[in-house]
Amino acid sequence: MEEILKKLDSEKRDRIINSALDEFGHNSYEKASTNNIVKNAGISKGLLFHYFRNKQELYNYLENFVFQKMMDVILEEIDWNESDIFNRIKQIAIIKMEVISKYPGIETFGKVIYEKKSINEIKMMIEKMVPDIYHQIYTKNIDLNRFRDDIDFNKVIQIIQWTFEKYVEEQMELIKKSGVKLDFSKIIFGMDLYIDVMRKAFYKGGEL
Amino acid sequence: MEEILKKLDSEKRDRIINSALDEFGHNSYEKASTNNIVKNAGISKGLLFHYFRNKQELYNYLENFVFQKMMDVILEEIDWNESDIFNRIKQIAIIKMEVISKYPGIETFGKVIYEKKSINEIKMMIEKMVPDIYHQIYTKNIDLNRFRDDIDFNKVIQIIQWTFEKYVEEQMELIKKSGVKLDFSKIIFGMDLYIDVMRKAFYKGGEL
DNA sequence: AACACTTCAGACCACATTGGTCAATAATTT
DNA sequence: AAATTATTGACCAATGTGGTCTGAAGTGTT
Repeated sequence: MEEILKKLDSEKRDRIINSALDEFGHNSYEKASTNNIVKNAGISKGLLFHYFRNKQELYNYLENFVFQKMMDVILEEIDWNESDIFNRIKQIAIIKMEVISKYPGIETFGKVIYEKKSINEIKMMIEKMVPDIYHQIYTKNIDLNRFRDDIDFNKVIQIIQWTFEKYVEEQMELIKKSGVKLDFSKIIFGMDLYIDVMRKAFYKGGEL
Repeated sequence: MEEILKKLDSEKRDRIINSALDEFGHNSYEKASTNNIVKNAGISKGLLFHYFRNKQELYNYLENFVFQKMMDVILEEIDWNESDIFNRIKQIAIIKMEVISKYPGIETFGKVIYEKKSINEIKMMIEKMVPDIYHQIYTKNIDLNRFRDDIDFNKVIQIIQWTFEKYVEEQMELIKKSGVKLDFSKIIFGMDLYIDVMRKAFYKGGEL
């Protein structure tokens, strides 16, 4: 499977992946239709089953794809020298948005996986690919002293993380609905406004 | 439709609603199966189509149900005398959790609706039921002076809102997966820890 | 232009599932 | 015991299912 897939024209492969992500993201495995997948991908039935032995194999491939892709891109683009945690998390948020804009179905499908698998299963899958990634993201070269020390550090991190996630979710939803082309600089500008607020609130000396 | 539905035994009606919410929440309209719905609701095919003329009518009913139910319960249980915004939002979060625990499919189905409808459509549906509700939730009898005035109020509200939403999402997910019975007091305790952090960060004088 | 080889199409299949109906039964009320 | 209401599930034509297979179209080499 693997070898033959590599040879597939990448533009066409992405069309298949996107179509399949979308179908599996919006239907349970049994109800997801390979007919729909080929129709939306603009390919023939025969081609799909030429590259994937059967429906299950396609699904397995996608499941692996969403993690692998995210991890690859993050590791490739992240700047480990960044010492400010807001910029670190911001970087990751932007990287994720880039991936989502290339593979729009990846979010919905990701949630479907997340619903089915246990939290540990997912953590293990990711940790297997990149050991210790979670810890590193929040700590490697990060200057933790900037945080006020009268409030629970872990909770703060969580709030920051959630804020970024929700903000990105909202922006992507907006784009998907309005059909307006994604404008990164605009989104990043909005992100910075939230960062300002959080810096003032969570960093030492932010209180004037 | 309406009249005949009222007479339906409420326990059985909830079984149908929950089963249907689940099926429509996990499959596109076309793929959602009435056969599955009756099977999981533990009723016969005939009965479903006795109470709902057809699939579309059942779907429309659900769509209305999710908004109506949430609004009814919130308006019924909310304490408008509360002046602290954290407690206000906390109240709503708890109320939502109660509804979700009674109708577990309501969240997933809600997201499906949210994906399909425009933001304005949704706001209008809710505002039609309870005019000005959004504004009231965040302002009615709320003492806004407690907030630091060096940071953008609207952004802070948004962060608080998002934090509660994510926290609840996470907790409900945890319960759904682990199968452990929902323990409100425990969850509320956890919520209070986040409130502590946010109070210190966003209120005046919180910085010591 | 002839060959070999890979990429792709889509008609085809046996079978499962679809939304919805309806006559018969069970439960409840009068 | 009669009348009314609530509920069942076998049944239907129609559509959709995952997957196969034959052969056409494309590509590169000689």
